[in-house]
Order: sequence, then C-alpha cells, then structure tokens
Amino acid sequence: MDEVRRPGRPRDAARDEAILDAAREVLLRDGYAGLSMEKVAAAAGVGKPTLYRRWSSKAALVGDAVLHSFLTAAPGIRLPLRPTTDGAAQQLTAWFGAYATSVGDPRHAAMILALTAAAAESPHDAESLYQHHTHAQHEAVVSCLRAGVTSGEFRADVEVEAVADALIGSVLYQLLTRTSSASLHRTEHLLVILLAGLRNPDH
Amino acid sequence: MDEVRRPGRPRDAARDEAILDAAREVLLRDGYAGLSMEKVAAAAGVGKPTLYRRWSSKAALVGDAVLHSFLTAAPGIRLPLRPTTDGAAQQLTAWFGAYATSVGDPRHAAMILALTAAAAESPHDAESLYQHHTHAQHEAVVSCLRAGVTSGEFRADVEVEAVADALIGSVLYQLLTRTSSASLHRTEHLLVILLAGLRNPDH
Amino acid sequence: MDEVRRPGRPRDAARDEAILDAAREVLLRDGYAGLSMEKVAAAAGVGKPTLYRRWSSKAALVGDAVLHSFLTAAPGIRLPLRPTTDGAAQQLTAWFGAYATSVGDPRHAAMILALTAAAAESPHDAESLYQHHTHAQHEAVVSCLRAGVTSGEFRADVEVEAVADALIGSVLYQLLTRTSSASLHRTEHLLVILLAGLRNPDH
Amino acid sequence: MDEVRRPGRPRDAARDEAILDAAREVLLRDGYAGLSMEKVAAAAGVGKPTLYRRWSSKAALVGDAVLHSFLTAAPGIRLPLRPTTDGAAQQLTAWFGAYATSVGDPRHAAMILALTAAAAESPHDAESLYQHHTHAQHEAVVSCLRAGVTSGEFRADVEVEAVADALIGSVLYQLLTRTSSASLHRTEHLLVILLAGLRNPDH
DNA sequence: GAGTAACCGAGACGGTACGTCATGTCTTTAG
DNA sequence: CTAAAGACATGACGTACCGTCTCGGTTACTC
Repeated sequence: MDEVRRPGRPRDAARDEAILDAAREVLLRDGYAGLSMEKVAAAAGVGKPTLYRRWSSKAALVGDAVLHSFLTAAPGIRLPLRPTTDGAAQQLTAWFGAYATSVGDPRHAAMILALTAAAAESPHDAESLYQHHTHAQHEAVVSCLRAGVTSGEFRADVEVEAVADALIGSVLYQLLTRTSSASLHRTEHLLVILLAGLRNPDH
Repeated sequence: MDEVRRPGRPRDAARDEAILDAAREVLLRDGYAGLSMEKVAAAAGVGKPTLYRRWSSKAALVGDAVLHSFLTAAPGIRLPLRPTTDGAAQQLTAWFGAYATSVGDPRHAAMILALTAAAAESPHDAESLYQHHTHAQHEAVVSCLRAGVTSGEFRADVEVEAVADALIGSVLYQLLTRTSSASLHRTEHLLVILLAGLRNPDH
Repeated sequence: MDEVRRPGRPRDAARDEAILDAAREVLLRDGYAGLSMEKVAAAAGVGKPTLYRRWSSKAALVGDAVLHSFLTAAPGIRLPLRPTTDGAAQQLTAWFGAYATSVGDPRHAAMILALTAAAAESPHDAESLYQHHTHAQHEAVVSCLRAGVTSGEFRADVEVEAVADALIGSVLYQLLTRTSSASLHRTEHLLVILLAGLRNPDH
Repeated sequence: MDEVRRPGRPRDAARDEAILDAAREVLLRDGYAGLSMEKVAAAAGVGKPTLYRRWSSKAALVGDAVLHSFLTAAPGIRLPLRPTTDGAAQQLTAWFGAYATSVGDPRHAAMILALTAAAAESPHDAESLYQHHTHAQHEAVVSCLRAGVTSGEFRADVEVEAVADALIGSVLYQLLTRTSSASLHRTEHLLVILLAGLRNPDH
C-alpha cells in the first residue's frame, strides 16, 4: 500500500489546512456569494495557482472546507449508528437530535447553506458534492429505517428513501427560509409524527 | 387606491415580459451561476439601466422571473385549497400531487433550484425571496393541516409548521441531490406515512 | 466632414491624456520592460478595461505615448524643412543638430529606447510603429537629400535612402550602446564626412 | 591553467548546447517577447533551475545564444581584419559586405533584433550585451579606420567612432524598420559615399 | 403645442474577480 | 553538489460582469 512517489517537490500539506481554514473564515464572514478565490488565497497567505492546483473551482473548495469542518467538529453525526440493541425509533431519535443540535450552531448552518448554494448554482458540481457530503448521512438514516422494517418495528411497505428525504429536507428547508436561527425546536416533533406513521400496527 | 401618477414617460410594461422571458431562457440554458445581468439585457434587447431600474439585483430579478413562470404555468399550485367539503387528508394529497407533478417538469425544477441558489448564496435576499415565493405555499399547507386539527381529523398536538417543512423540504432535497429527473415517484408515499402519523386515533 | 456620432456614452478624451502621461511617467521610472498595463492603469487612476478599449497592446500604448511626447515637446524635429533658399547641406546640418539635441534630453532618449524595444520585441507592431513615428523624420531627410541631388549640390548617383538610414541609425546605435548620456557630441562630425562624400565635384 | 576541480557532480556541458539551441529555436519562432525561460527549459528538456544556474536572466541567455550562433555560422565577421597589405578602404568594403550578407540571413536578423530588444528593454543589461557582442565588431571597424588615418589614406581629422556608429547603426536601423527582407542592397553604396568623404585630398 | 421629466438603447466608466501564465526561488529524490 | 521535476509566492495578463454614469433620442403627461 505504498504511496507512489512522484518526482518533484511534493505539495505542502500544511497549505491545505491553511487554505481550508481561510475558506471557512471567509465563508462565515461573507457568505458563499461573497467568497472569492482571491480573498481565500490572500487570507491563507497563498498564491492563486496553489488554490487552483488543488481545487478546480470555488464549489470544490467550499465542499472540502465544509467536509473537513464537520469531520473535525461533529464526527458523531457522520457515523451515528453503532450496532446496538436500541430500537430503530430510539436510534433515529438520537441521530436526529444530534443533527438538529449540530445544525443549530450558526457556523455549521452557514456551512450547509454554502454547500446548498454550490449545489443549486451549478448542477454540474451537485453530484460530487452530494456524494462526498450528504450521501453518508442519508445512507445512515436509510439503513436505520431499513433495520426497523426488517425487525418488524416499522411497517413493511415503508419506502425508506422518501422518509429519509423528509427528515433531512425538513432541516434544510428551515435553514433556507428561517433567517432567525432560534427555530429548530420543532424538529423532534416531526419525528414523533413520522414514527407514529411508521409504526407497524401488527408489531 | 389610485396609482400615484409620476411625471415623465411611463415605463413600458412590455419590457418587463421581455426581460423576464429572457431571464428564464438564460436560467434554463446556463443555470443561476451562469446568469448575468448583461446576458439577460442582451437577450431581451434592452439596456442595462432598464434592468436596474426595475430590479435591484440578480436575486430579485430571478425571483420575479420564477414567480411569473409559476403564476402562468401552474396556477393550481399556488391557490390549491378552495373551501371544500373534502377532508384535510384528501386536500393535502391533491396539493402534494400537483406540487410534485409541477416540480417534475425540468423547467420548473430549474426555477426552484435558481431560487434556492439565490437564497442560499446571500441570506440577505433569502428573506424577501421566501416572502414572495415559498411562503404562500407553506401557508397553504399549514392552514390545511390546521383545519384538519380543528375538525378533529388530525391529532390535537400536531405542530403543523414542522409537518409543512417536511413536505416541502422533502421535495427540495430531492431536487438538490438527484440529478436524474426520474425520481419524484415516492413523494405520495411520504404523505401516506405522514397522514398515518397525523391521524387522530380518537376520531 | 462631420464626426459620425456613434451611439452610447462617448469616450472621455481627458482619460487619454491621463493615461499617456502615466505611461510616460512609468516609462521613465521603470523602462519598457518594467512597464505593465496594470501599473499604467493604476497610475492614471483608470480601470484596465479602459486601457484595452483604447490600445490593444503595450506596444501600441507606448507608441502613442512617445508620439504625443514628441509632438508637444519638440515639434521642430518633425517638420524641420521649411521651403528655404538655404542649401541642402545647411538644411541637413540644422535638422541633424536639432535631432541630436532633442535626443540628448534623457527623457526623449528613454522614449526612443522604448520605441525601439517595442519594435525589436515584436516585429508585428514594428511596421505600424515605424509608420507613425520614425517614417516622417526619415522622409524629411530623404526629401532634403533629393532636393540637393536635383539642384546639383549633391552627386547624381546618391542613394538617398541609404544615407538617411545612416544618419538616423547612427544616433539610434549610440543610444543603444552608450549608457552614459554625454556622448552625442560627434554627431555633427559624421555629417561633415558624409557631406564631403555627397558633394558634387562638378558643381 | 588547470580547471579548478570543484566537488560534486560536474555540470553537463552538453546541456548548454541543448539550451542554447532551444533558445534560438524559440527566438526564431516567437520573437524576443514570446521567449520565456519556461518555454526554453521545456524545449531543451531541462529543468528551470538548470537555466538559472547558468544564466541569470533572459537577456543573458539570449545574449549567449546569439553569440554562439554567430561564432559558428559567420566567424569571418567577428575577426575580419587580418594584417594585410590591402588598403583600409578595401578592408572596410570587404568587412561591410560580409556583415550585410550575414544580416541578410533572416535567422541572423532575428538574432540581432533579439539582442536589440534585450538592450532597449532594460538598459541595465545593455552594457554587458554590448561588451560581449557588438563591441568587438565596432572595435574592428574603428581600428581599420584608424589604420587608414595613420597611413594617410583617410583625412587626419576623422572621428572614427562616429563613422563606425554610422556603418553599424545603418544596418541596425534597416533591420528595425524594414519588415520586408529584400532591402539591404544599398549598403555598399553608403560605404562609397562615406569613403569619398573620408579620403584624404592630399594623399 | 411647447415644456419637461422620465423613459429608452448603447456603451464608457472604475472596479473586482476571474483563471492562466511566467518569474525566480525552494524542496524533494536521484545520480 | 548537480540534475529533473515540480510546488511555491508573486504579480501581470487579457476578459467578463458588476452597478453607475452619460450620451442622443423618444414618449407622454402638464402647462
């Protein structure tokens, strides 16, 4: 599993961190529209070619910046479902609570808005952004739901993708439409309703 | 409620239509990121000041363009809930079906993505975009849900806003993450689950 | 002879002057190699597009800057040969003296070096630079020589172009090879030798 | 007079030739303005540091490239004046003919233009370029003229530097201003005129 | 019907940012 | 210590848009 050693001076990994930090800083200060490659380069103390050598576009850069932000700050959200004896309903509640809390942090909210902007702006980048970011969480929810169906806890006819879309989409929609941040308190309630609907009457 | 008649030559209303048409055309061809005021002006055969006289920013222009698109193409979605003897569940199903169908049209999907991009990019514009576009639909769903609660069809403790968020957010999330368009078929299923959860057991 | 009035806002002629002044300033300070469009724009308090709208390249801009410099500072050199009863030899001596004096000014010397750099660097621009700048002076010398031949003052077999090349080229060569500026004192002597060689023995 | 043997891997002299060849090739194709260190390095199959280790600047590299070009292709021009019983006039005529012929070759013309561009662009390099290239030829002409004065063949008051400037400058000026190459045929005529003027009437 | 004020197109303007290229230096591995 | 490769900070390139402005010219109300 050796790294293939290419000739020439290797890239300085420390620059990556400096650039991603700078990108996050600019993102929080100026939003996605106000982020320019030039500002990021200046804030990171780095030349523009160094940016373009590593990320081909603003969307790709922002994507990585957000990804690293979540990986370091809220790892629990990305790998929420350890094998457990808890019921699927309990697991979902725990995950959704953690997700809502995480998104309640204005810094994380800003990151998700940036990601959304990137995806909405140019569908070309949307696919890869989804694969690297949202997909993992979506799959976690889906597999949890599927476990509930298998165990008989949930109805057999549940289309799990649709339910996962609703859970994540609900939060996203709130971020987009509520400027005041103190608004995500109803999220658990949604889960109550959904779980009531999911429950297997024969269980 | 008379218009205050300002002196001087009045604005030519026909330009509005030409500009909005051009904006939609550019939007479909190049996406939100690829839309520039300059391109729109050129495509509409209009000078840039004429644009800025009427819309203060790209976000405002795109907002109006999308609004008019939906008003002319799918009026049923914006005013879905006429007073009726139908149950709330039936009304919701009808509305959601119409909404999903409308969004299934790639042209409309592109419009909603544009709106999303504008809102996510600069939270400054998000508020007014929401007020002029999404808010009406959200309120329609909310009032329908509220009627169901009042009539006893739905549980008394339902937090209607949260449910409305989930319905609309679900569709939005799918638009953002699914590049292939053949994907909105599970939407009615979500409603089945939700309605099951909403139903008042004492009814 | 009316100017054809093109639509749109007309160009501000004052900018031309500001830009050409700035170009000359930068040229004297940093030389042709050190002159960049960006520096000139900044020094003139003007945007880069304004430069490119008026001059398509560094060579063209420098050409115009030098031309205007000479037009305002040393008009006598460009139109040296008024109809006169002086002999051709006297006229040539007067013109060559004025030319040498003008080039003795370090500012003018720098301008001519810049012109030379532009022409030598990209033969593409050389043609038009020559037409607009050096050509007039060359023609003046040539016609003066031709008058001398016609009047019998000079030998009939003189190839006037070759002699004009030598006079102007001599000065140019000195500018290029002598860094110290106090060096153009031998120029009149060259003319003495040349006139001796040109003189018609039968006159 | 042994080479001082420095430690470490010795420089590969073959690279010098490859680099100079590449430089000439680029020079002929793209002109002085279009020549970049990067292009030369790539064309020579060499790293950039190897270039900078051997030549400190573009001007120095081009200077050497041109020098070697003339050393190999037209040695007669650089050492034209073997001790001989010919008169000074004959020697000058021979040298000037050879010089004009050499410059008539478009490859050589391009080299001289490149040298001129380098010198005109940055007077800083001009001095050393002159010392290494033009100076030798200038001195050859000067010493030939001086011999003619000493022998009494030329007038005693001749300022030989001025005459040498005229001969070389004449050719340079033609190269700069004549795009069409079929133009150096009048050169011998200039010498006829000059020699007529130089001739000592008392001889 | 003459003013007059806002409209219109075109396009110049000072800017900002784009994404690319070249400069000259530095850092790596290999000889 | 040299070599090739290539990353690096810097800075200029020429282009695209931004949003504002200034033109000549056009309506359409108001006096």
